Amino acid sequence: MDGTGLSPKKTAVYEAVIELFTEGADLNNLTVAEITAKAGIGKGTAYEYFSNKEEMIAGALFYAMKNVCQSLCRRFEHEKDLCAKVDFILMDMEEHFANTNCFFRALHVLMDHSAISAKLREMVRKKREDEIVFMDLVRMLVDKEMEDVTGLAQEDREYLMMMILSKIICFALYQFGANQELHLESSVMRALICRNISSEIESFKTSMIGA
Amino acid sequence: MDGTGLSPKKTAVYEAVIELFTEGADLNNLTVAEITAKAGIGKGTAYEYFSNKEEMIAGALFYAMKNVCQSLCRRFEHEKDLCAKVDFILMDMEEHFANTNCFFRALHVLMDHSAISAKLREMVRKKREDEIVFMDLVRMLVDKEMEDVTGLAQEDREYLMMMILSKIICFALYQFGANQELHLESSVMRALICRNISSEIESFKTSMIGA
Amino acid sequence: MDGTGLSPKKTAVYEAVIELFTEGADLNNLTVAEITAKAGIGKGTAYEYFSNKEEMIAGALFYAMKNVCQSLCRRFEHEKDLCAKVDFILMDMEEHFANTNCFFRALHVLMDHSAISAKLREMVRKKREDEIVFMDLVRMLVDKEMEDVTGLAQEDREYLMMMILSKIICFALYQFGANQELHLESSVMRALICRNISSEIESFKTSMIGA
Amino acid sequence: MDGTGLSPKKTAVYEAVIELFTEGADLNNLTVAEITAKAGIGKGTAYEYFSNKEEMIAGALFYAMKNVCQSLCRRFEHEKDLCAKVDFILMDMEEHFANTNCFFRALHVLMDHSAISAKLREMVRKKREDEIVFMDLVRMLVDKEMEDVTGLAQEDREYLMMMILSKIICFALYQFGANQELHLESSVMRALICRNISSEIESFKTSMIGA
DNA sequence: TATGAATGAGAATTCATTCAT
DNA sequence: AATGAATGAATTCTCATTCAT
Repeated sequence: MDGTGLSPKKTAVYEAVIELFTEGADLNNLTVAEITAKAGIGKGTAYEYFSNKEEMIAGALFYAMKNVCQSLCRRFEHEKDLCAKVDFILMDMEEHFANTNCFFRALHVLMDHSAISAKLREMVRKKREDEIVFMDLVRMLVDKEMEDVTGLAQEDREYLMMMILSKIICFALYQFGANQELHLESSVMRALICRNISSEIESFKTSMIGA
Repeated sequence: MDGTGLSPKKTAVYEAVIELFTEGADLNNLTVAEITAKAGIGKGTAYEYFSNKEEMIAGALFYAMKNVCQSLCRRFEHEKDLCAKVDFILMDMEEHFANTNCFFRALHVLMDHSAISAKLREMVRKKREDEIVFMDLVRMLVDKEMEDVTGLAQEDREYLMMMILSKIICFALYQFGANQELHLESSVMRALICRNISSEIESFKTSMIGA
Repeated sequence: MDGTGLSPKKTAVYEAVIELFTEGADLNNLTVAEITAKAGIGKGTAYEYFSNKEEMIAGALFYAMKNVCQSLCRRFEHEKDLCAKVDFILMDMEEHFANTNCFFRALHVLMDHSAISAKLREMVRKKREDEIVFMDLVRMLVDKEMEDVTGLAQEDREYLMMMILSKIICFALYQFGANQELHLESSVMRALICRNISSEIESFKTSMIGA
Repeated sequence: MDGTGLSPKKTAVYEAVIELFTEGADLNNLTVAEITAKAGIGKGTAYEYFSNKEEMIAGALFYAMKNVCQSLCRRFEHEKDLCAKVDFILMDMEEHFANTNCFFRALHVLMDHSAISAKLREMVRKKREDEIVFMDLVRMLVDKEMEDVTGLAQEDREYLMMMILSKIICFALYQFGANQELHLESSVMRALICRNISSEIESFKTSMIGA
């Protein structure tokens, strides 16, 4: 999955960026010098593969998000239902801070007004069909869960996606400790979220049958 | 509420920053020159009131967030229940893009690793009791809704706060068009979110009685 | 001697500058804000009495040098000979670090290429007859010592002045610890310098008689 | 002696600084822009070789002082005695105003309270054994002259160093015309100084035999 | 292809001086 | 007369990008 045709230099740059921001660097203040030093290549070399700094960083975010999502996608396939799958995602986020980080940074950057942001949005827009980003993951979750429900409106599908997305953001927010005022334990939080999704889905299905 | 003893120059800087990012500027690439030009004061003057650029920007975010929250807080008081209040908040966000912007930017910055972020977090930590920031607003919503529920654990309270927060973020995400893949109409989205919150609160209350 | 017609504001500025550089401030990096704050007056006020910063600092140096020299001049009058007088000066420098400081700083600045330097040199050039600066002190020492030597050429007089001056600079250098490589004790140093001056004067007188 | 492993850019900066202050610039008001313009390199380039302005200027002073001292040291070796050597130094100072300038500026800066001063002092403290600065030159003069005098106390050695240093300062003072009141001719001055040092040494040696 | 030395545009910050009160 | 808020020119330093090797 690394050998997707990426030149080793490009991968080195991507991994350097990811390492740097996993170490806590601020994406908006990353320098090309830092990146290439970490990547172990010359500054000029980076410019052979990227046309500017934004491309390096946005590319790295895209690369990371893709990798995390693809890996998750493969690994949660055997989980029995949506609830278990979400729990799997949350546990993964809990175990691999770097993953939360990547996922979250990407989301974060997606709504910046920075040059990096514009680039990343463009990359998501132009991505190949088989490149899975976060929203694809969530869509797959919903589609799988609802595969035998007939007559699911596009509207409903999107509502469910949003619902799940909001839960995951909720957990990420919690993990980031951005709100240090909260005292919930991680496992409790996870349980609450999963229980909640279940009941939501249940009530949704019931309401559909009723309709 | 603007006359909180703020010097006019300070306010001018704050408002310049807010205007700039409402216009779509990237907070991390704002220059002091831009800010003071917009504020109509000399570059040096800004440094009479702030000790560095970060203080100007973080201060502006804090000021805006405080203002938006205080105003919201006062205005949704008469709304009958939590659901109506959230709807009120979402409508406000819909009508005043600047509000979404401010609120969202602040949240966004809160989880950066930038210098501005650190400063803003510090400001939130050190704020006066009567300065309402976003989490206070959400806490008030929950406390009001749950005031006649006895035996609400701190844990549960926090969970509910997180739940509501995540929905609002969802709406903001949607507004920002970060998920251009979604086609829901704004009013539908709002309705869905409110319905969802209601049902969660309901099921929460039920589960408490059962317990 | 302070009531030489100096306005109290002017004196306040002078004394503030002297205090500041006695505390170790770098003359070339003194700011008007610092000076007026120390002087206890408004920044604008300083500009009522001085036309620019250089005038304040050069003025302060001139004022200090004049005061130290006048005081020394009065006090060493009763010392029996040149040697005793020089010893008196050196002891004064040893006891009052501020004096060494002032005297030295002034000399130091005299050979700068800074704006302050130009101003101070101008002040020395234009000074009133009764204002004693360092070279006057030294000249008086030489003239007194040589008063009963007939036929002392201007040339010789100047040589002697230079000779004495260089010894005093040597002592100041030593005091400043600029030559931390030297381990002589202060009193020893003083004695050596005086002995040295005596012998020079002696040999000078002898050579004159011989001539 | 320029090929001491110094990169050409570094040397260019050093030489630019020296040229600038030989032309009369004030060391404390030299700007990086001026220096790099004179050196014929880009502003940014200077920062590839120095970490700040102080390092450039202090480095230049140290470089100049070292070069002047090393060259003098080599050239006066064949002079027969201390007196001739000092005369050689003085003549060199007379002929090459730049040399006097460098030497004097360095001494001058050594007793500043500026950042440059601190840096230069540090450089002198940390210098390699084979880097000769001014005090080393003077020490060598004394040691050579006194090599066959047994029982020379450290105290005496230092006294002699001070004595010689004071004469040289005397000549520099004279040269700088800081005291434009002096009318002595240069050659006369030099003669006086040398004669004086001779007699001083003579009387010193005599006193030692007597002791 | 890979490099990193060189660059200069651009940003933050300081501070002498002015001037309205 | 005294003030200090306001200013912007000037300065240091950074860093994306280029290009000769």
